[in-house]
Amino acid sequence: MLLKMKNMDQWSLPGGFVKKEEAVDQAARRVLQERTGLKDIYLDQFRLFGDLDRNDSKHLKKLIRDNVIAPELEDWFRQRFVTVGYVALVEFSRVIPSTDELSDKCEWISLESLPPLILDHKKIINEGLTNLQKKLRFRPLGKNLLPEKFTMPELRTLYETILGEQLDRRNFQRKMLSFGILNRLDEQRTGGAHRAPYLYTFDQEKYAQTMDQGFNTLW
Amino acid sequence: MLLKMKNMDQWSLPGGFVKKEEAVDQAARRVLQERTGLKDIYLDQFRLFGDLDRNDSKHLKKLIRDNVIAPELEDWFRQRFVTVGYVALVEFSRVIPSTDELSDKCEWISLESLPPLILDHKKIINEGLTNLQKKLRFRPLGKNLLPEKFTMPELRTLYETILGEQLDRRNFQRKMLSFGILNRLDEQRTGGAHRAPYLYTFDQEKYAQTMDQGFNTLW
DNA sequence: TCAAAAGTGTTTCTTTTACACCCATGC
DNA sequence: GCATGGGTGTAAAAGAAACACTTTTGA
Repeated sequence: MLLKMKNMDQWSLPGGFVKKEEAVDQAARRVLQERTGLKDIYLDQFRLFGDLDRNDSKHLKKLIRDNVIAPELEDWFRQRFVTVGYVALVEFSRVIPSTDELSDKCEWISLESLPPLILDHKKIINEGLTNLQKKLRFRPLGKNLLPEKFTMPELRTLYETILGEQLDRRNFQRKMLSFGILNRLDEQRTGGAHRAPYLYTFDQEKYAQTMDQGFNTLW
Repeated sequence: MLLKMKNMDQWSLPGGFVKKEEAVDQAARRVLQERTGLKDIYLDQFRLFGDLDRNDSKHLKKLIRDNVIAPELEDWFRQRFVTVGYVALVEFSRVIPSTDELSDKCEWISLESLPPLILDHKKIINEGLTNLQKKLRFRPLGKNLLPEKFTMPELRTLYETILGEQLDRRNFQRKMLSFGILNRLDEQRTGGAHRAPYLYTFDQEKYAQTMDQGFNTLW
């Protein structure tokens, strides 16, 4: 999800400020909920970005000139900022992006067609993605991103999207089942073209357990 | 490396503050150098700790009463703090820990016998260790922790220490060699009891390359 | 000369990868 | 009926784990 700043050709990641009396992880969760309306989402901190000059004073001037930001706030916005990067996984079709006072566009954008981004946001995206790909080797994935009942092809497509590569249908299934976090139902997903695939659910207890401990086997 | 705070029975991790005009990663590097005198050390950020109440006001009062901290600084020290955790790997025999104005002891302490620690420092240590163990699967390790020329048993002991488990001597050697980042020299380390092991050096170029890309094979 | 540690290679087991065949569904 | 995708199993390759024997060294 990216925002296009008013009067700028560059986009930015959605973010927010940490309040004085708010845990940082909690702030991330709050911002996520403000943006998406969703709770209980996979959300994972991956890095603090703390280089100097993480501030766009040219853009700030424009915003003040255009009355987007009040002039008396200029000094505050001129301060140095650090960013804590979090990855959240959201089923994008459930969330309709909405703009805020600083932005005139807010959209879901594919990683393959990223527009120009402000500051180091491109780097933040890259590190977040890499981090997620690596963590995929240690923890399960899919809750909140899939319907409660889902098919093996749906789960596989999710992994393929994040890993950015095709996975063998049969080997993927064998591996996923070996983790023991899936329950196969007696139902099938009918209505699609072609043969109806079985439906699965996550075994909630084992899923949570694995989430804590990480897969014993790697990807 | 732990510090024992004056007038307290609890120990703490060495740390410092980030200056206003200093990149966060750079601050970590500075603090490390101040503590150890060493440069070019493996240093890796693993997490920001940003919960509330990461401050010990009881201890602060004591410090002011004992004139360790000037009373006019009390308000400043009462602020909320966040901590960015970094792991550095240091050959401890090369560094003699020294105290500072807030501490009366500074020692290298084994992970197996950790004393009581302030605040969430125990959690920070645990997360740092886990993080390091996981990263070991993606990157090489040993530079700066071993002499320029080192033996396979020395390298293995290093891995065993960090992973907290015994590794098979022969399988370890085969795996390490397969990464192609080691050069075996014609010399051997003589003088020890028992058969003299061969000396190795890291292939600097391949080491750096692997550091960026991660091992293609996992641990 | 003996215990301890290092050098080297092989066998076994497990995991991963590649691949083949049959079944169901919509057009 | 046929193209497409799903269900299942098996053979081959690669990798990890277990293990045996020989060599070297200081005590």
